[in-house]
Amino acid sequence: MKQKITLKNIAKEFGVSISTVSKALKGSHEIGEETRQRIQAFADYYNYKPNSLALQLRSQKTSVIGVVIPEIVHHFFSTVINGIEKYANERGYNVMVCLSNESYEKEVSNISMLTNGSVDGLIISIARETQENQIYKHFEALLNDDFPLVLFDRVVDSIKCDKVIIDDVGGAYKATNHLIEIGSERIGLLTTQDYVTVGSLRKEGYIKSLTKNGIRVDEKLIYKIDDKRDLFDQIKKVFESENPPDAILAVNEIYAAIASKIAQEQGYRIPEDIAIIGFTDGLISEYTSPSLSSVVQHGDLMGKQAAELLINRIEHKGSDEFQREVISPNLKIRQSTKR
Amino acid sequence: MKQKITLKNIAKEFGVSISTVSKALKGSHEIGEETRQRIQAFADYYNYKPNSLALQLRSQKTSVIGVVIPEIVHHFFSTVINGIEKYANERGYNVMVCLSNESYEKEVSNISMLTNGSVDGLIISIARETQENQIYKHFEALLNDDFPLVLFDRVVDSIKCDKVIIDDVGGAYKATNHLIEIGSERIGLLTTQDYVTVGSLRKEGYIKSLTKNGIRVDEKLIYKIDDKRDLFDQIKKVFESENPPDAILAVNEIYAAIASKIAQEQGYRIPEDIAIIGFTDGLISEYTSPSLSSVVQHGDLMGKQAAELLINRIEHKGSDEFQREVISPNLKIRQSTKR
DNA sequence: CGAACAAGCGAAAACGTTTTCGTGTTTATA
DNA sequence: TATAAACACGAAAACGTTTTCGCTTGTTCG
Repeated sequence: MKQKITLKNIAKEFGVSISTVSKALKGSHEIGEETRQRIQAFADYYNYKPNSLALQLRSQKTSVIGVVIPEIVHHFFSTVINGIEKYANERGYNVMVCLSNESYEKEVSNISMLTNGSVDGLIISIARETQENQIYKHFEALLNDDFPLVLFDRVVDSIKCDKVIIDDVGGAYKATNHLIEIGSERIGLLTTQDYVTVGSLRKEGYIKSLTKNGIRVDEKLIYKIDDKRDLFDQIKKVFESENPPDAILAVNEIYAAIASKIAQEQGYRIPEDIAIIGFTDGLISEYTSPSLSSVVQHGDLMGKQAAELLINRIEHKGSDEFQREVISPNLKIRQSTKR
Repeated sequence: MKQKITLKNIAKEFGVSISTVSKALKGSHEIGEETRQRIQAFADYYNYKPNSLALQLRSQKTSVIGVVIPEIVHHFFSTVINGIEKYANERGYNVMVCLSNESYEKEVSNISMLTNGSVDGLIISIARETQENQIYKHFEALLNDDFPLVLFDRVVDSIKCDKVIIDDVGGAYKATNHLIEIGSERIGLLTTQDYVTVGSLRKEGYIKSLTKNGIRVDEKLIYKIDDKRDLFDQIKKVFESENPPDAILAVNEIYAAIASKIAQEQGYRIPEDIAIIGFTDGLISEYTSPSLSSVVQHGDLMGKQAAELLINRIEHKGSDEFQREVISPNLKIRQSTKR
């Protein structure tokens, strides 16, 4: 790297002081017109840009927000990042992304890294391992310092900070209602292990809908998938039972897509024999055959709102009390439930 | 935000100088054991972390690498970021992500932002608009300053820097060969407009394979899709011709998935009547029905190698000459071409 | 002619570190 | 006892800015 041009360099070049150069470049009236123009021209020519580290150090502000998410190769999370980045940029912020890879330890070290002065605030979705072990002291530490923090999607009640979540219960409720409306009577649920909060919330919405519609909840129709084992094997069992469901609600689009594949391979017609709807409206749902209905989570919006809450807190613009924004998912009806 | 704890604070607390505190915390032998321990204990208790901005300013090093990509909600790019992040972390670097949204202007402003001292180097995949207009002066400027730069995937020859690309020609060649091997005779190509380099390179591989296998290149079988118009409408035309292809090579997985959908809707059997293979081995290819064969681009590896080249250049560890690493794609054969 | 005032610029502090080079005190050695 | 060495610590520069305050000039006005 070549030597960067600094105020000091320019000052030496013109035989003036650093402060003169600084003021000249900021168009201060303290500096004579002629001097100003000469300095300006020189700076332009050499493409002077103020060193942002120096500015940040002086102003005690980085205009960077840190984002810690479990993984990035995941449609939902990438839409959230997209939303964060777009909005943050509008407000003059940059985004630094770190991945926890669902690991508690990496989450802790990422947070520790980012809070050493490199970012003004943090947007986080909690790692699976952290939720499993329920150790949240790294978050408590942040809050003790009044460090600006926004949690999204995977949140926990005991951490008192701004949050933005989707109404998982409502989403599953709507989806289940929809399945019932199109005439389904035995609705299977493909969900996760219990400790995954979104999984259990969606199960809650599923049960709520069944109950309201006077349908008995059949535990045999609730399949708890273990992400660490083979998904196909586990989901295949749904179709091997003596009395298989005539509709399926899956808590993510992968489960839904796999169910759709297996169903077709086994000769089921979709949606006639079995209707399928999933969470996460990603590319798979849109482009697979048949296209899959899904609960759209508005990741972009979520990211935008998280960024907005965070930046307002950083700049002390919003309310002092912690906000909890809930995004209502809506249904995108496609071929897999059109009957 | 609460007042952060600094060396100055600690120094005042103990009535010693700042340098003493700094040395004590770094375990310097210059400092008496007793003093050292007292300072250390105090720092631990208050969870002292050196302000990274100050460190960066002093060392003239940020240990951050900037990444500018056209979009993030895209399987290939997110795998690349994943690869970058993983490797960069191992070498003690953090990652700052900016999106150009395929816009020339945003690309320029992102680069300008990042090179004001906030990052040690840049990894970039060029925006579509930039490639369309062929304006590369913002890159020339970087190179004039010897700023560490690595281009990946969407690169241009005239920019002299480290690059990592996939062998698009070879990938298309392999894929076409495969289609021929399974008995296809009229192979259609779903490609992009000509200015998209990867599109034209893949077309080149397609033609090369046909020629080598003694098959005449039929321009009517080459469909140039315009991303700004409706994809379904355009791809539908493939099946409306009087003599439709019996196999399709698509330059990305979206085109492939759409082709698969339309084919099925029109009663074609896959792969018996029409075989389909696409580029980009994303979730769609894996989970759609039937699953789609594809050219896997190893985005993770690409990201890793880009990060490696960049960090080596930053740390002056690699060769001084610019490298051009080529990643060989391989085929993932799935249901859509198994016949 | 002296005072007031404006114009044009410089010195220095501050942001939080690290590191080199002192400096003063104690201890060991001749 | 004088001297050298070891020990324990402080002062200050440096990284690149911004900003407050003060200092020269020259001009204007009474």
